[in-house]
Amino acid sequence: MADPAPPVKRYVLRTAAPARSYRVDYARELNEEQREVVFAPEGPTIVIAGAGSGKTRTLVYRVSRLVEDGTPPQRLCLLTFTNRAAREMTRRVEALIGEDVSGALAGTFHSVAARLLRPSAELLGYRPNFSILDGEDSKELLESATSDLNIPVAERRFPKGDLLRELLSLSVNRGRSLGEAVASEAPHFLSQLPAIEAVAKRYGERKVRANAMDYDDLLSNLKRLLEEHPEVRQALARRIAHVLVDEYQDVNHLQAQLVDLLARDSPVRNVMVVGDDAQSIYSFRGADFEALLGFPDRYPGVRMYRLETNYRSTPEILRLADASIAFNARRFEKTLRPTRGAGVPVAVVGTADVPQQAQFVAQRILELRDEGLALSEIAVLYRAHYQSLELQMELTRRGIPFEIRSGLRFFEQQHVKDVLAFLKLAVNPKDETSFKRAIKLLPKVGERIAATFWLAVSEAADPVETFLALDLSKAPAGARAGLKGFRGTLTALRKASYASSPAEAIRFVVEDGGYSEVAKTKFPNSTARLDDLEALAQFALPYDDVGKFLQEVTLFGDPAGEDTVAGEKDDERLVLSSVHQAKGLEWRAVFLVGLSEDRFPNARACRAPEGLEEERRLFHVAVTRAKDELTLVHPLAAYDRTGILVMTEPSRFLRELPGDLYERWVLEAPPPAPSLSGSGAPALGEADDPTLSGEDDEPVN
DNA sequence: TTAAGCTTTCTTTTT
DNA sequence: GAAAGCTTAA
Repeated sequence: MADPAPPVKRYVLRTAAPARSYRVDYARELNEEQREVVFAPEGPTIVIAGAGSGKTRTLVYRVSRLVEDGTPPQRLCLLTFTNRAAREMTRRVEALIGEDVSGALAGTFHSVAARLLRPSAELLGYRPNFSILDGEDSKELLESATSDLNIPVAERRFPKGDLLRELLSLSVNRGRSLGEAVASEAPHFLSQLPAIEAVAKRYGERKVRANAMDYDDLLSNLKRLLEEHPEVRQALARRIAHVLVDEYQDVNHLQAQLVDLLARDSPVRNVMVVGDDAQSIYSFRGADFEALLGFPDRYPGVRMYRLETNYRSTPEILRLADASIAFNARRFEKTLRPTRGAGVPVAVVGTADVPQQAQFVAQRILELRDEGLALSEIAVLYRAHYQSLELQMELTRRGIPFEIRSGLRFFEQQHVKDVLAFLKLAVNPKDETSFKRAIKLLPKVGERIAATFWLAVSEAADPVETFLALDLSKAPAGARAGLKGFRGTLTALRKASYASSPAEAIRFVVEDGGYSEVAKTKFPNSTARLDDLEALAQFALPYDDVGKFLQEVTLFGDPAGEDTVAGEKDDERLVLSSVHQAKGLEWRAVFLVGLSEDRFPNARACRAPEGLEEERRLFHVAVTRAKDELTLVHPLAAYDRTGILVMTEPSRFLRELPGDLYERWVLEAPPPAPSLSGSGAPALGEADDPTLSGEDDEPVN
């Protein structure tokens, strides 16, 4: 009788997990919410990050942690919406762990796409030196495609280049047909859809012929490359261990598809997307936060995290921000939890009209400065650029230095584009748009002659070379001298010495190429513009390759923002900015001006489906930029487009707020005694006897 | 066909 | 403040 064998339990001895030691003290430098994201395990992950919750910080630490845990930087793909954001993040990671991460595939969707497309361009019918068309280039090419097809634009109204570009762009980015885009954005042109489609087709052909891609092509061609060439996609999948996407709420359908494609061949699908649905403000460019809301469905097993602790603003500001966004139906529920102590109330100020608004803001800014707040800690935000005009005048009058972050960007100005057209043509001789732009600068040469010349040379492998050899005797007499000079300039620019020095090439075009003469006749402020061009040359100085310089210029935007001419870091300047451009930034004191119904929310934007909700998100973005003080200003009268002074109602974003969320300021006229004392300005306060603009004061509520 | 001069218009615009 | 659109002149 044998004893029954005792049950066996297997027990595995494990080597003590070595306490992982990191160079960065993650536990100390992050809060609980952030730490969880930073240490989130492999697999698809979504992070909903409220305003001011340390979203960038969390991403930076996540990247650091991945690198510290052994992921080589070149195996990371970090997609952002601005190059500035990408640069900022890589810089901060490097500062944190003291390691070079420049090998990472980091940048905007467009710049990463351009980088990936160049080596494989031949697979798509392009040459690796393809040009990149900016919005204006596309517009011109579309207009020329329209006239190509002899569409009788005069008989029946036909969409202009700008609208065509917008429609095309929306259809590409939303993954919809052109017909759907026309139906939703410009239904009155629906009857001409066949012609519009023909123009689109022609435009597409012309781009390939010109060896040029517009912004949308960068994305859609990358999509094609990844879909049609699995070997390319798989090689990329092997290379990329983690994809991280910032501002995912502003991603469009096409961009979301690209992210999905990058993850497709990876078994673990290490995709982390970070965003805030309440800050989605780019639907007019095709952004759709459906990508964010629907992410969990596309990635089963996704982990979701939320960052709701706000480090930026006072509780007063956050309460107002939360109350406002709660009026939106379509959103993720979330509440911003303040960490800061009580501050001053949010101020709501009605001014008699727009000039008084400017006067009030300028005066308050001077007071804040006297209280010790640096001008660089103050910003004035507005819905539309033109709303800043009066303020600009008032600030200039009072000698308050400011910097404008809206309106035309440096590289989009005519004179800059004119000169760059020469360089583009030297790099890519098939670039039709640049050829026409450059040749039209000559006296007596307009659209007609430019088109004739291009037609004569465009079939050639090197149209510029053919153009240089063309017999000019048949050209109109008046244009002949100019054409000769033009050919001289082009010949010179094709020399290797200029190909390796964009700065010299720019100076050559301006000085020897005669552009300074052109500028003098073309622009009333030619001196300033020529100074700009010298600044452009300075900016180009570090580059030793014209092609590379051009790509960065078209894709990287504004040099005035940062790393331009060193030493002019003048931080004693107030910032004026559109709300869109203020996203991601913060100031101690923020003035939000022009809060009248129909201006903000913008009447036109409200006509779009969900337009009002997007406007409210824009309002949310604006108010959450403020750290300490928020002032909301609404003029009670403004000039309408016919130049008549009309009464304007306060914005519904103000009227819908409960009255206990802000303090109402009423402006008083200056005391009659005229004195020259420094503070000889109207007193401000909660006077219960408004003496200004008697007919105003509809209660905000 | 080009150019000059006037009027009109301006939502936002990471690429 | 700047660019686009329109009309008229050359």
